[in-house]
Amino acid sequence: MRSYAQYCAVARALDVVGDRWALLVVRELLLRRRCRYKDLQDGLPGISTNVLTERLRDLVDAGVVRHVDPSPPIATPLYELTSRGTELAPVLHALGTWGAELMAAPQRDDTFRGHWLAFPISRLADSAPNDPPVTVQIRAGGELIVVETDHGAVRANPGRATAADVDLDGPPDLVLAVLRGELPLAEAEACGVRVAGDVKVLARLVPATTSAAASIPATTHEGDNP
Amino acid sequence: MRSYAQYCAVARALDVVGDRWALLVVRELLLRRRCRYKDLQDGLPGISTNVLTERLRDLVDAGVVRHVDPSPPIATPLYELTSRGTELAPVLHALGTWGAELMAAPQRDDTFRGHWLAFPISRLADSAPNDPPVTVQIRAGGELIVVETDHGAVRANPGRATAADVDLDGPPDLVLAVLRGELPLAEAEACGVRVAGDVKVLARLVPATTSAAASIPATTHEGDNP
DNA sequence: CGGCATCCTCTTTGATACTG
DNA sequence: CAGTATCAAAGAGGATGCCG
Repeated sequence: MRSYAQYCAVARALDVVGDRWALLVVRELLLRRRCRYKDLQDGLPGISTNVLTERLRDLVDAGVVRHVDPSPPIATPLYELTSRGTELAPVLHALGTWGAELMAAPQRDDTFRGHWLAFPISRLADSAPNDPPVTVQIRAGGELIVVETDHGAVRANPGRATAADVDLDGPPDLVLAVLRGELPLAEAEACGVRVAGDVKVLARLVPATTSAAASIPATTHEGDNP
Repeated sequence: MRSYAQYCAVARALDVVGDRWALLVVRELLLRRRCRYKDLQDGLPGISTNVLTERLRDLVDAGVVRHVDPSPPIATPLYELTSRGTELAPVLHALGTWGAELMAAPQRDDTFRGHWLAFPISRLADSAPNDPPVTVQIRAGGELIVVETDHGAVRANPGRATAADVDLDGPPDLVLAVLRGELPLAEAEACGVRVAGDVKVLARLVPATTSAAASIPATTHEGDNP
C-alpha cells in the first residue's frame, strides 16, 4: 500500500496494517496461533492466493509475522505472529468490540468460522469476579470454542474444555445472543440452540460496561477549533 | 469497499472503517471535533477531494459521522462524529499506541500537523497519580497542544493551556522524545528544542506500561490447532 | 500440499480540472 | 469553499497453471 507519509502514530500503524485483509490475517494468527498457508486460506474466505501471499510477505517484512521454515522433522512451513504482531491484540479487540454491535444477524451469504466468535465474546464480563470461574463450551460453525471467565474478564479461545459448566450448540447469532443475555434460553432452544449443563452460570456473563473511553475528546481549552 | 462478507465482529468493523483514509478521517474528527471540509483536507494531506467526499458519505451512511447543515446564521456545513463515531476512540488509541513505536524519526517528505501528536503522547502515564497534575504546553508544527495528567493517565488535546507548568517548542520528534524521557533535556535544547518553566515535572511523565494485553492468546486447550 | 506467477476483469485510488 | 466530473494508474478478485 501506498504510505500516507504522515508523521502520525495512527497513520504509521495503518501504513503497516491498513491494507485490505492485513488485519484479518493478524486476526487468524492471533486466534489460531500457528497456521499453515492453507489454514489461513480457510480462515479468510474470499481472499485470493496472490493477495494472501502478498500480505504475508508485507507483514513478514514489517516484522509482524514470522515465517517458520520447516526444519527436517516437520513437513510444512508455518506462519506465526512475532511479539510485535501480538501487540496488535488491543487493536483487534477494540475493533471487535466496536464491530460487535454490527453482529445482529448474519447476512445471507456471510461466511462463518467458529473461532471468529472469540472477539465479540471476549467483550463480555463476568458480573461476579469473585465467584468460581465459569466455563462454557460452544459448538458453532463446526468448531469448538471455550469461553472462560478470568477474574471478571471473559476469554474465548478455540478448543475443547476439559470440564465445562454448560454447553451451547447452535447457530452463531443465537449463541451470541444467549451469551449476551439478549435471548432467553427457552426461546433460543425453540430456535435450535442445544443447551446442556448448568445454565444458571450463563446469567453471570453480562455485556461489559462500554467504558468506551474517548480519553482524547477531553476538556476543551481556549483555542480549540479556532 | 467490498464487504468481507464474514460473520465476524472484526470483519464487520472493517467493512465500515477499513477503507483507505476512513480511520484517518475519524482521527481528525476525534481530535478536532467539528470540521469543515477544508479543515479535513488540511488535516489529511494527500487525500484527494473525491476520496474525501466519498469517505464522508460512506461514514455518514454508516452512522459514524454526522453532517451538520448550515442553518441560516452559519455559513459553512460542518462534519462531526456521532456517538457511535466517538466509540471508535479505543480503536484509534490502540493503533496510535502500536504505531508510536514507528515514530522514531520523521521520514523525508512526511507531512506533519501538531495535533497528531495527541495520540502518541496520550500513551504516556503520570508516574505519580497522586501528585498535583502536570500541564505541558507544546508548540510543534505551528500548532499548540496541551498535555495534562488526569489521575495517572495523560491526555493531549489541541489548544492553549491557561497555566502550563512547562513549555516545549521544537521539532515533533524531539519533543516526543523528551516527553518519553528518551532524550535528555540538555541534548534536546542543543538540538533546537526550547524549554521554559518547571522542567522537573517532565520527569513524572513516563511511558505507560504496555499492559499490552493479548487477552485472546490465553491458556491453550486440548484441541488447539488440531 | 505450499506457494508463487500470470492473465483477465472490475473496482478503487489519485490527480486535476471544473462548477454552484 | 464545497463538492462533482473525468480519466489514468494501481490494486483487488478470480481462475488457472506450474513447480518442488
